[in-house]
Order: sequence, then structure tokens, then C-alpha cells
Amino acid sequence: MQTLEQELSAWMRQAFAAVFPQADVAALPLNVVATTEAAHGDYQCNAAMAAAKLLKLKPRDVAQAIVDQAALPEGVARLEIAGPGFLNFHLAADWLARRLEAVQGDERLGVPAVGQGKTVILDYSSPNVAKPMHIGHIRSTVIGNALDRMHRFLGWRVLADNHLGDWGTQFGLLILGFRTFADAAAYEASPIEELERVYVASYNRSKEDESWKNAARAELVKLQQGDAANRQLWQSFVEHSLREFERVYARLGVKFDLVRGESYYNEKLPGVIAQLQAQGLAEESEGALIVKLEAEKLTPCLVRKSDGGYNYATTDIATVLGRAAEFLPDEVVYVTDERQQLHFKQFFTVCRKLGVTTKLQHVWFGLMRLPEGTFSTREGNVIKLERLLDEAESRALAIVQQTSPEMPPEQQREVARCVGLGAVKYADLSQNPQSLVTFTWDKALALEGNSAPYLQYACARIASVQDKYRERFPGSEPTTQPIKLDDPIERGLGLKLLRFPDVLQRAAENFRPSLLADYLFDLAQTYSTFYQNLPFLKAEAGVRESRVRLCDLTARTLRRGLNLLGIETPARI
RNA sequence: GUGCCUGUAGCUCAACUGGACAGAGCUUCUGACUUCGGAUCAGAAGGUUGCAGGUUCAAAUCCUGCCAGGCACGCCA
Repeated sequence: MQTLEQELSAWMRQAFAAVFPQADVAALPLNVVATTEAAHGDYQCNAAMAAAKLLKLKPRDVAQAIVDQAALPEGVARLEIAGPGFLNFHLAADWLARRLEAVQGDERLGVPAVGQGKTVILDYSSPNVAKPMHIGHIRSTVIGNALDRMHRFLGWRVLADNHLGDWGTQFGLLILGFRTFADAAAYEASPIEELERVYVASYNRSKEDESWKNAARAELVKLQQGDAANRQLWQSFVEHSLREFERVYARLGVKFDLVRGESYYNEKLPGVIAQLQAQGLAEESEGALIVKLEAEKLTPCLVRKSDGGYNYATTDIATVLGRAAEFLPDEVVYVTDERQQLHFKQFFTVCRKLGVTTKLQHVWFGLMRLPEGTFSTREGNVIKLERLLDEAESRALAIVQQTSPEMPPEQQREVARCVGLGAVKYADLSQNPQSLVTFTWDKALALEGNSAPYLQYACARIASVQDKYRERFPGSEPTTQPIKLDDPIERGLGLKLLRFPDVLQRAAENFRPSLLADYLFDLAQTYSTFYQNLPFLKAEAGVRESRVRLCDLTARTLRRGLNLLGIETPARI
């Protein structure tokens, strides 16, 4: 099934080519988009103004020629010219109704599988071993997971890869510190907490004790050279950390197809260097090996340290080469915070020089800050992710207990879990990721207004309506009656429902889940107006069924949309 | 110093990437029937889109210069 925008845009393109065969259609933005205001019709095309310039005609004349000479597209009742040359499409209510009926019969709600046959690798979350996941990790995890779900639904083959920070200099300090400070029982009970404590102690000692620092470096070298004891210890750190990460992921509903840390590409690093050298891309500088990127106006990319060690640019290049060879992806997408922009530009450029043609995309988001500034593990002012989730659930529980005292306690907890986690995720997904974000409890856990619970509430009300309908009209099936869009409120709701496929595609293409979140909130608001202002169970037969059908379609769209954002929708809240 | 990003209602954020009069939520104020779930709805108030120029039919959006904040700029990741 084609989307509305695709259908109308295709018509526009063909109509324009027919009326102005001399024009270069490909160069013009002939797409048709939804209007912002009902007064301007349902969909609009703004191409006449740009086309007029190209054709040396008046914009309104261009628009008029389209209106006069071409047959109207299917479903369009009126095509009008407004302002300087806007083309406003007014759709026929009947046709909209038939279309909604078709969407209702479609499992996919009219969403085309545009990603069919394509593969995308999504690299997100990627926490560091031996450190707790904190509020800084939630954005990558939640945004990455939403992109994962959206692409999957659009038909892509998605490989979500958790590229763990499981290699690097911190392991020298950790290994040495572990042998000196670790408490075995504490490590078993709460591994990351214990590793964190050990790390901080070891780090602090290294600052005042030069020999300690050297010893840590020696342990790191032994690890890198494959020393059995260190290797085993490292393996234990990774496994224990992963166990805890899994607990958080299970809670968040996040699943990875691959968990390949940086260490996975270890043996490939010398080969990457060899390849760079063979192609004459790398050169020595101050004892290190770099790739100059002057033509790209970038600072050099350092691929081997002066001590012979490799750094993360090398690892990331090896990762791309490995992925390209193994999975033949069309795209590789990274979701990280803003600080890594330069790094990604550099190593993407190096990859291209090495002949990688896969589309490489960096989706970045603003670093999470605390009102008093940034936080770091070393400073000890981190807010752990699990604590955030606990707090979210307990705040939600307090509200559920207050508003639904008759609900069994177990169900209250389940509702609070969905509402609390939904609120946290929605808070991150509903805004432009590139803006600065200052963490506050109230913002992260907002439960009213533009928030997940508002959407979940709308779903719950619809479920209730559907129950009551079955109760009062046993044996009736709404779909035996046609959908009618006589009231402007119904029509507005119907129109909005039909926008879902276009919005979803745009959100995925631009890697912006916030577009989907915005749409869902808008849809829920439109539905609430509908719900509050029009009777349905009390409406006459026929109208009643039509409205119940709109309820059903709204619920399915909201549920699907929220599901694609990783947010659950309990039947009762 | 260079590069990237941000600046929109009192507060938190939108604005389909150049489109029509800049929209929501929170807060404040006024209302909501014989009740389908009031975690709701209807309405009011709230703006020189950081500042100054420029580009054009059209600028929050593009260009130039300032101001304020964030981040990054070879051996951490």
C-alpha cells in the first residue's frame, strides 16, 4: 500500500511533466505534504513558486495550468490555488473513509515495507565494562532501540550490535586494583559496584604513586600479550558486567543481535595498519602513525600510538571493515553523544579512503548534564540508570494507588512499571536529540501533559470503550458498518490516522524518533477531543459502529507507535 | 584560536528541513450536560524567534558579523 503523500506526490510529478514537458521535473520539489491548517485543505504542494522561477512564468499561472489541464487524482474532491501559488488538495470524505477501512484491515496499518532487502547495523548503548550504566547511557540505548524497532517494522534487516567498551587502558588499573582491593563476596553479589570501587581506589593511588602507575601499565601489556591469568580476570570482568547490563536491558525491553566489544576486533588491528600503509594513507608523526585529512579540512586521525599501541580509531575502522565483509550492510548507524563528532568524521573519512562504500551515519545527541555541571564516574556524582528506573516506577506507583485504589496491588505495580518506564523513555524520545539536556527528576519523570502516560491513558480509555461496546451490543461487529466522516472532528481524526505511515518513514529516514513521538501525542490529543465531544455508545446505530471503528484504529496506531518507541501500553492504567 | 551544536511564551519543548497568521505541554484564570474512565475536555492570557544586517514571492529556518552557553580539537574511549 502506498502512503498518501507518495500517492499524491506521484500524481503531482506526472501531472507536472504532462503540462510542462520542457521542465526538468527531477530538479523540482514536487512533493505533496500534509497541511498545517485545515483551512488550507488536507494536503498541499508548494512547487509552483519554485517552478515558476525555472519556467519564467507567474506562480499562480503555473498552478492554474496544473488545475486546468490535469485530471484530478483519485480521492481529491477539490484542488485549489491559494496565496502566491499554493496548491491545496481537499480530499473527499468518502474516499478517506474507504481508505481508513482498508487500513483497518491491514496488519501493518498501511505502512509499506520500504526497507525490504536492505540491511542496517545499529551500534548503540555500548557501555563500558566495569562501570555502572548511568543516566548518560539512557539516551543512546533508548534512541538506538527506537531506531531499531522502527527500521525492523519498515522491513529492514536490522543487526543491533552492542559495541561494549571492553578493552583499553583502564584494565591495567582494574587488574592491579582487583588483586589488591577486591572483596570476593562483594564482587559476586554486586560485581560492577565492586569493580567501580576497585577502579576508583586504584585510580586514586596511581595519581600519587608512580610505581603503582607503572605496575598497572605492566599489567595492561601482559593482558594485551595474552597473559593467561590477566586474560582470565579480564574475561571475568566482562562476563560479570554483562550480567548486570542484561538486567537493565531486560527491564528496558532492549535486545541485541550481536554483542561484540572492542576486544572482538583485536587481532585485526595490525592488518588495518598494514592496509593503510599499503595504500599510502598513513605516515609517521612524532613517533605515532597518523592519517592526514587536510583535504577534508579535518585534523589528522591517529591510528597507532607512539608506544605501538592502537587506539579507538583503529578499532572502529577494523569494526567497519569486519561488518562490511560479514554482513554486507547498506548502512551502519552509530548512536552516541555529541563529544564524538570529530572522531566519527575522521574515521568515516578514513574508511572511505579505504574503499568502504557502505553508508556510515553518526546519530548524535546532546550530553546529559546535571544542573551543577557534568558528571563522571571518577567524581562519583553519577546517577545510576537503575536508580532512575526505580524512582520512575515508585513515583508512578504512588499515583496509581491514588487514582485506582480498587485495583489489586499486583496490577498496580505492573501498571506503575509500564507508566514509569514509559515516562522515562518518552522524555528522551520526544525531544530533538541535539539540544542540550539538563537532567532533573521532574523532567525525566513527568507524568502529565506531553508524556507517555497521556498516550497510555488514551489507549486505556479506548480499551474500556471497546469492552463496553461488546457488553451492551453483544454479537454486533462494528466492521460490518461503513466508516463515516460526517463530523469535522471525525474527519480530522481520520485524516490524522492516515498520516501514520508517512510520519514513521520520515522518522526512520532522519533517525529522529521524536517525529514519531510528536505525531503520537498529536494523534492522542485529537482523539481526546473526539472522545470528549462526540457520543459513540449513545450514538445511533451505524454512527456508533463507525465511531467504534475509529476508536479501534486509533488504539492500534497508538499501540503500534508506542511499541516502536519501546513503550508498553497496559489495557488499564 | 579553529570546528560542531544550542538560543523560540514566565518554565519545558514543537514547527514536516525555505512555506500560509510561530504551535503544544506546565503554570495562572474561567468553564464542562441526564457521565463512554476528570491522568480528560472547552476557552482566556502569554512572542521584536539572542542582537544587527543581507538573500526572495516567502526566513525561526539560508548567508555575513556580533552576543551568550555547551562540546570537541594526536597518543583516553
